[in-house]
Amino acid sequence: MYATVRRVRNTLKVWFPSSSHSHTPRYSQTLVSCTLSLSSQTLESHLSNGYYRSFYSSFSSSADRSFDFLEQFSPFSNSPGSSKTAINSNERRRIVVGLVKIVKQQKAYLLKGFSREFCPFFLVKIMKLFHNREIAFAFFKFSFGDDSEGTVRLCCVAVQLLAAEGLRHSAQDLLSWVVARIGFCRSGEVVEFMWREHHKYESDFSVLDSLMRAFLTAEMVSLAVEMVDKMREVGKRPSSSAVTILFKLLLRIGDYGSVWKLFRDMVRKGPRPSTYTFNTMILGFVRKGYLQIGENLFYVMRKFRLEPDVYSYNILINAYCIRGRTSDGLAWLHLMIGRGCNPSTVTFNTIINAMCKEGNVVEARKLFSGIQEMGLFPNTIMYNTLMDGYVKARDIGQANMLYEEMRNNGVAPDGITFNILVAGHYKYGREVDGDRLLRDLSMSGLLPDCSLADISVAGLCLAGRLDEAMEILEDMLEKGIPISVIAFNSVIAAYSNAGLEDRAFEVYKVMLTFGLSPSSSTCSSLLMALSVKGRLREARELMNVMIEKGFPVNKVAFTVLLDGYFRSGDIVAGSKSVGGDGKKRVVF
DNA sequence: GGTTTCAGGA
Repeated sequence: MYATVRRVRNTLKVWFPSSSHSHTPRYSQTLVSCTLSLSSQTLESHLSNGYYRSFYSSFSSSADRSFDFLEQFSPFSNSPGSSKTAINSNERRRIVVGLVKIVKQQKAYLLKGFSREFCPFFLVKIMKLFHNREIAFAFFKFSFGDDSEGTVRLCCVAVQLLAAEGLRHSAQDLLSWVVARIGFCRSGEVVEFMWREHHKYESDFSVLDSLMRAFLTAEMVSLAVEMVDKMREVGKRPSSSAVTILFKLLLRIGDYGSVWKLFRDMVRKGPRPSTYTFNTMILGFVRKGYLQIGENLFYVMRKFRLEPDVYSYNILINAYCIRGRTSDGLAWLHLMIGRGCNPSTVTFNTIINAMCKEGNVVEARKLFSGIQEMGLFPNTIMYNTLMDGYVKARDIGQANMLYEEMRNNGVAPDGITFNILVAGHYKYGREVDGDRLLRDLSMSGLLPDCSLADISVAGLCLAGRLDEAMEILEDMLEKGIPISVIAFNSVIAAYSNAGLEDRAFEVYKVMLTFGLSPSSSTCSSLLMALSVKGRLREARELMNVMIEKGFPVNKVAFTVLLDGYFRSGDIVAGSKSVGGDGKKRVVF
């Protein structure tokens, strides 16, 4: 029922369900005999097609058996942990490419040493050899085993070694990750260990700053505040940027007492609040609905001899616009121009978007036409915004003209442009125009391949032409062109809605095979279809898989499954699945 | 100086 992958002699073959009855596989890929002399280009192309398994199997069966270590990086032998810590297929690919380079540099002994035990010294050496912070970090995440006290300590040592080598960012990555992984309760261990050992490697400020940033990324706000206190204790000043992040978090959780205390301490003991600090605070208060406080802070800035910048104005203008006070937003726009602060495309688009939402397309168009006087040119987003405004106002003619204008001005349309227009044509216009547009765009070569896949697939689904959509999807897969989760979502949702849950399930499987994480909307639509057909066991299994892999599962998905249980009369199973996993809960 | 905004489609 699902896509099957089989290895036949030296070829990897893939059968898709629609063709399983035939003897001809849909895809086949000849396995390269992968030796170390393999050119990295061949390797890259092979890996980018997603045929990791063939790479690994040939790699380990090649003459040199000592590279079994790489096996461990196969996506098939390793189930991803929680979504926060898992690495994606692209990172995996880059790790492997990096490792092969290391082997070529005759540094394989490092890998061998490291594969036997988790050794901070080897880890740091290998991380350095990647010459890339991102990939080095991905490598660390992947090689990290258990979170026993011993391992955590070894990680702390690695953090200190990295810091001593001047790789502050990598050190920070590791520390933040370890703290997030072991959680709030055990973080004390790390603080204590790092503080006790730090003199050999780094300064008081540096170690406390790293810890503070680690707690900030892990959103352990109280511990971050403790680090600030500790810094004051030993006579150091927290860094301005770290304090800004702390403000952001404190405001988000609504701990205004701590916000003002922190602010007072800054004024008294430094560091002096900057424009960044103020903008963050204004945004924080405004998001919580305290518009007046935000505005007051805006005025206070000048007492600190700081001039509000385009960010400050944009934050306030947006605050007014999303509350339906577009005219106030406009007034602020005039104020900023009067004070010599140049509005940006963001400023204008915020207001144009607000006007479109109100249905005031005429005013939006006026503003849109006027921005050129300010030396600004509309970008893709701005065209899309206005175009969507026209479509929502059911004025397909204007939307089309805007599209022409966009192309004449050399602004590249993207997948969203296409979605807006096709959706518009099918809802309010003529179907033939939608078809024409689809052809037009797919022929033009105007768009990069990846977004082309997106729009074609999504567009065809919208038009209800599922088989054609699936054809394009398969074509893209075959050519190794990356496809976004959105395109998969469209197909899965379309099949599910059409009651073809088997086909939806197939596509879901294919999606997993290619290393994409389904989003909550993917699983909701699929779960919905399965539940409606009464296939509750499969639905429940699907959900378990999602939870286990750390993919987001939303409330809708739970509700749908519960509904299925209750309709089938299985109240017991239904009540068990409410909060049964201890994490998710559905509230009616 | 690693910190701040914001807008568009399923």
